[in-house]
Amino acid sequence: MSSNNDNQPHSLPEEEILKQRMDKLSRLREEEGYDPFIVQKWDKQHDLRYVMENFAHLEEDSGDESAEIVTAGRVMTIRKHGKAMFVTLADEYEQLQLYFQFNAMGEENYNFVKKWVDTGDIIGIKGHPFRTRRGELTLFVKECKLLSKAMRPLPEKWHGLKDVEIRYRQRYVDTIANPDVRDVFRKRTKIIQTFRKVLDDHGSLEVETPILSVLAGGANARPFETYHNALGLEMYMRIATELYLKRLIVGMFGRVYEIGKNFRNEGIDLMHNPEFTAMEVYWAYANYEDMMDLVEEILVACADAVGERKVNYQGIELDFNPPFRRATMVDLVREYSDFDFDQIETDEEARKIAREAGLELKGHESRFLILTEMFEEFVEDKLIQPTFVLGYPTEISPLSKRDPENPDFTNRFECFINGCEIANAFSELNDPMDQRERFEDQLKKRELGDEEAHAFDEDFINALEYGLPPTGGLGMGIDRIVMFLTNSRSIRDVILFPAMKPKA
RNA sequence: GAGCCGUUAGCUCAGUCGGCAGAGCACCGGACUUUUAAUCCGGGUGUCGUGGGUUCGACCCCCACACGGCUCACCA
Repeated sequence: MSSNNDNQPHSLPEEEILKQRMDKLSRLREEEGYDPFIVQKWDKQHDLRYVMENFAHLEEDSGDESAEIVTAGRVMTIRKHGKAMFVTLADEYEQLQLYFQFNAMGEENYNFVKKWVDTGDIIGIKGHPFRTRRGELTLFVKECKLLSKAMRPLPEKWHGLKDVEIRYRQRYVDTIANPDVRDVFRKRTKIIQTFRKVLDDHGSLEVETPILSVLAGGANARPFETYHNALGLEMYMRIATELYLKRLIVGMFGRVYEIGKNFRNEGIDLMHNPEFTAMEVYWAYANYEDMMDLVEEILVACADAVGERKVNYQGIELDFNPPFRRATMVDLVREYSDFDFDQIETDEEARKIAREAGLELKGHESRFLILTEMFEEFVEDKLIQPTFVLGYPTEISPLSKRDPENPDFTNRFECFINGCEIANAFSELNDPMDQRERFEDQLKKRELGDEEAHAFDEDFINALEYGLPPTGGLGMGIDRIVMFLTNSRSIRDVILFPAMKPKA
């Protein structure tokens, strides 16, 4: 109480609960000579899914005493009835009711469970399945061993755990309380496995390239900075795997891919986490059109792997059935804004139109940059169904091969779903002289204050000078694809431990 | 980085005009041999996010800060 003025530190209620459970543990050790934290192993022979699936046929008020089930899990709820008890046991995939009976399991074991087992505890069980009068498949327990003890209480059994702050910070509590969350992450794994399977089946070699390097290239983004003590070196966390993977194509690997984390020092919102998982793949002798086919193949395979090709995403139906729509940026801008960039010849003209359209300009924008901004302003968020956007200006595509028909544009596409970019691909620029000019152009942008302009990578040009075959390359954001295929509103719902500020 | 909203028991949430801080579940003690949000009897476990201010008196009003959420900005 606040009137308590002694110098003893006030014991918080949470500490009370811990102390209470600690006292109980001490009494367990003293009175029973049993320490649940010393148990090494339990020969779990059946999971609860096995029991659910194999004894579904049992009729009410009957059991299969010949079936010896040895299982284990976490105690979720306990209903005590004196000389009988019902417990809801949960394991990774299922929940199953347990029935403890004084007569059946013997006084000693029964009283031990009744006295010492709490919700949250981990127990090992031997018994046989039966179905209760009320129709619930249940395990009739012959033997129960306390395998580990919970010192903290479980979240409330009816409302579960909703507080997103606790859910993200203490994901282990979230996945105890909300089994559906476990399922989202199983699907995430399934999707990544599907990526690997499709890419492997196409003869691509999975490789690993550096996360730490002295130069973070391959994308427009601000990197995280770090420091190597022994080398006395400023280093960066990678923002893309692109330049290393293309070096490998130069080095005569025909098809390579990497799935891993990229790190970008930017804001956090529903679609962005500072570290995110990307897949990049490069195929020698292929072009960006092959990459479009590959995107379709991967997405369809992922959709099939975790459900249907038509998925409900936050009330919108997304249809992953190929072929996806293909349209150029110029066409889409014309479609959604009535501005026709095929008819615009000069930068001045483009700026005039942009101002009429309500865009804020600095005054030096090229017509290509304005096209891009008009696309972002008027088109992007309207591309709900999977759509390939082609015809990206060369100016904003410093690593893409030019379109031979129109060198101001590149053989590049991005794929959008629900207004959100999930893939970026192009025929890779392999002309080292052109690449040098593109990097120099980026350097100018950087000098003009664009902190996200590409870094100049001399060694990458050196690699190109050895000869890069015509190559198709593709990058895909895996977190976002997982979001769409698991109906998750926030990227944090598909990342086990999303970035959070320290609480205290 | 900006704006808006939120923060009350382990969990889910009420709360008042500024006048002793509430419920359900969980938890603790007891009863109960087919319950399932078990039931019955008894127990409230709290620095009302943190720090200031106003006031006789603050969970409530004011200011600052922290963390979270949403909307922007930046981006994939």
